[in-house]
Order: sequence, then structure tokens, then C-alpha cells
Amino acid sequence: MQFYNTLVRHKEIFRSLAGRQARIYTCGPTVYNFAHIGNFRAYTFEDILCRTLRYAGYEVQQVMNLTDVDDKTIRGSRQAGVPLKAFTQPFVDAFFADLRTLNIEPAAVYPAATDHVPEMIALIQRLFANGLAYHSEDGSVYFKVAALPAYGKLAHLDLSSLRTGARVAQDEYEKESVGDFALWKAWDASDGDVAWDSPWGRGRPGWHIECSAMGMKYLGETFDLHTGGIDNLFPHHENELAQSEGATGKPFVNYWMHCAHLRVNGEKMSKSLGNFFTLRDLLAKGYAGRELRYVLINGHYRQPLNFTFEAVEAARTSLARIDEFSDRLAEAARTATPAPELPEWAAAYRNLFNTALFDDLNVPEALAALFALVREGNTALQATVLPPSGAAAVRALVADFDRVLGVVSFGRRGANGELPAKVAQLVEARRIARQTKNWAEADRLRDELVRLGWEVRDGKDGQKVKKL
RNA sequence: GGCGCGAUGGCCGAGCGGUUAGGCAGAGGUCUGCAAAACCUCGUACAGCGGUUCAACUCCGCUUCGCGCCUCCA
Repeated sequence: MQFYNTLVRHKEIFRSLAGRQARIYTCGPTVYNFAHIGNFRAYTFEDILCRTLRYAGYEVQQVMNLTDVDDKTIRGSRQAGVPLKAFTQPFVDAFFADLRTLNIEPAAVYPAATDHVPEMIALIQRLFANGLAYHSEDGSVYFKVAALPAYGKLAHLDLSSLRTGARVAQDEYEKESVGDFALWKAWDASDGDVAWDSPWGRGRPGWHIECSAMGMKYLGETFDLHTGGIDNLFPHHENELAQSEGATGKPFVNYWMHCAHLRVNGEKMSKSLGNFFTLRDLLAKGYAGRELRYVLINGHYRQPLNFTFEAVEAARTSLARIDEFSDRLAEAARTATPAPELPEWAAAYRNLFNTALFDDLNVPEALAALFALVREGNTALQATVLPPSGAAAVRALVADFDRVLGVVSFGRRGANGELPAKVAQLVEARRIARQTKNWAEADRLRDELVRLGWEVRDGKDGQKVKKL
């Protein structure tokens, strides 16, 4: 299995620190607003990563932080006139609900920044001890970038060439150097009652320090993987790395992985541009979580992905085809137990699927293998050359693929025996109409069933009814 | 200005120095009372210009266009 490691800018064989365990830290949301589906691209990406690791036999220990104190959450809570926690909690809840909607498997721990201030303070003290931190006159604490020669190794940025743009150092005159960043921010009036005591006076933690402190607390001073959106590469991850390694003197993370942005009309989807959709916006338009998930995983994670409604429509049709296939397999399998060996063609597609996935999470290629399986499987079913045990085995394979993909809808009920009385009645009436070649009546009954939400298909062995 | 990505058929989107990506949409067919589902067939896609090579969508250079980051954005 290999992943593209941003640290070295090429793919590397994945070797975990502890046997079949994989420890991974994922930068989570800042809970000042509803996350949009651009944000969720990052979470479906890390989900595919974790699922792939599990699929490959790793035991995954994942931590995702919740940033619940920063400029935006403070501003929001003050505007709303409620305490910080009361302001952020609904967005935390919404975030978790959205994760479920997108079938993103939960992390083991979701530490909140506000619950880990002591750990952050302790870490800052270590940085002082190592000569990497200093405080300014106003009581803020900064990281001294110049004291860490390796600074810049992740983002590959040369600080001396930094453009002095609008975003640089407008409010931070206290720093020794523009590259220095806040570890601890002294309280000011705009913080209201959001403040913690520290050896340097009242204030609040800087943004980056929470991930260093919480990552180390839950995963150790060195762990395997760290994920996030590409926009977190700099400054956030660079700074996180500097703080962590500056404090411990050990490597912080072995593999850094970043996903590209979701775009709308060729531009990054972002709150500041206003060109975003939240998950609830899209659900309200009638799209399902798994359809959106499919759209989000259907491009390679390191490639920008253009969001279009046509793509969501295509996802719906594609998924229906996969669902249909799995239903047909279930029907053909009946009660048979899966054969110990897959049919040869199915085994070949499993290999393709695994190879694609294990090569830096190439989901588009893995999906191509799935569709190849669908086509060949349907052909086999049509020719009735697939014995029940073979159908069961192939269906198990689809389920196995879906451990990673998380998009298939299994077990839709369609057996005639379980129909509501009214539906069963119409089906029987239609059977008689067909028998007597009363096509007009048969068509009328079919339309009526559709109105009731049931699809009828005529086959060699009579009618098949499915819930729409 | 610095660093970095990208340009693939109607849409989405992989990929590789020589062999079909895949999905959706569209056209034709098989099956069917019709439909649906399924299957089969169908598109001389690789931004432009040069170069390397027996061979380039794939490597190199240039051009055009687009995008991202450059100090609290996933």
C-alpha cells in the first residue's frame, strides 16, 4: 500500500509504526457555522483512507479535533450573545449529523480545543524550555521560527520570499519576525469572557497548538498519518509540525496527506466566496447523502473536483445500477452460503479494485473495477451460469467493496410475499389482465402501482414488484 | 513577486511511452404485448506550438488559459 506523502512530495510505501495499527489525526471543523460540502470532501477523503486501512487489515486509531475557540467562534458567540460553548454546540451536533448522513465512519475521539487548554499550556512551556518561544509585551506568546532551522520543510516555503500582503501581520506588531506565529494570544476586549489563565497571563491558545497538543495526547509524540485539506498545508500544518517537533525533538508525523479542493464553476468552494452548499441545502433539494458521497469520492482526492448537479444526477443513476445488481445477486443466491472461491472473473476484478485502492486511494479506478464486476455479473446472471453459492460469493464481494466505498444500498425488499394488501391486490389483478391480454388494463394497473410507489417489471417468471 | 497544481470526447472523471479507463447522457440493437431492468454495438478525447523517440495524450521546452497557497480557509 502506498500513499502520496506531502512531506516528501511523492508516493511512499506505507509502513505503520506499530504493526497492524495505524494512528491517524485529522484536522476537523471549526464549529462556527454549518460545514459545506467542500469541507466534507476532506472528511470523505479521510474516511476513505481509514476504511481502506481497515479493509487492508489495519486497526485504525483516529482522532479528529473540533476547533471551538478562535476568532470566528468568539465573534459568533458575542454576536449571538451566548456563551462560547452554547454557540458552538449546535454546530458540533450538526457536524456529527452530517457525518452520519454521508456515511463517514466516526473517529475514536473528537477532542475539543477548549477541553485541552492545560495540555496546550504544557506544550508551550516545553517550547520555552527549548528556546523556541518568547513572549511579547502584551502577554502573547510566539513561536520563534528562526530558531528552528527545519521550519518550512512541509510546505516547502521559503519565508524570506514571503510577500507582504494584506493578510500578513496587520494586527501582530509584537512579533520579532513576520514568520513567527502565536502560540498564546493575550486577552483583549474583543474576546469577551473567553479566556484561560496561563503562566503568561489571561488569554487563549493560538490556532495551531491545539492540534499538536491533542494529537500527541491521544496518538503519541510520533504517529503515522495526518490528513487535512490542502489549504491547511500552510500555515497550519507547517506550524503544527514545527511546534511538535520543536517540543519533542522527535518526528511528529510520518505521512502527511492533503486533499484538493472542491470547486464550483472552477473556483474553490468557500465560505468567503459565498459559492457553497451545505449538506442540508442539498438534502433539501432532494439529493441523498450517499449520492453526494458518491460524487465526492468519484474523483481522486489529490485532484480538484468540480461540483455539478449533473454529477449528482449521474451518481443517482450509477448507484441504482449497483443496487440493482446486488439485489439480483441476493435473489439468485437465495439461502446459499457463499462459495469459498469467487468466480475467476470476480477474483480478477477484486484484484483490480485492491490494486487501485492501495495505490494512493485511486477510488475512480476502484469504481471502474466495481462496474466491470457489475457488467460481467449481470451477464452471468442473465445466462444463469452463476450458481447460488457463486452469486452469494459475488454479493459478499460487493459488500466487501462497500466497506470502503460506503455507498451501496443493500437489501431493498421486493419479494411478492411481503407486499401490502392493496399492492398485492393490484398485482394479482394485473396478472389476470395480462393473462387475458388486456394490455390497457395491465398498463393502467402498472401506472397505479407506480403512483403507490411500487415499480413493476415483467419477466419470464411473471411480475416482479419493487419499492421505489 | 514566490511556491505549487491543472487543461482529457455533451457532462463528471482515471490513466499510461505502443494495448478499451469507468460512470452519466445520447444513438442503434437483443429481450419484451408495451415498458422497465439487463446485455451488445457506437464517439478518430487528450489546450496550442516545437522537441526527444521507431512510437507521445503520456517525457522535455515554450505559449495560452484556469486554479490554489503565500500567517488562524477542508
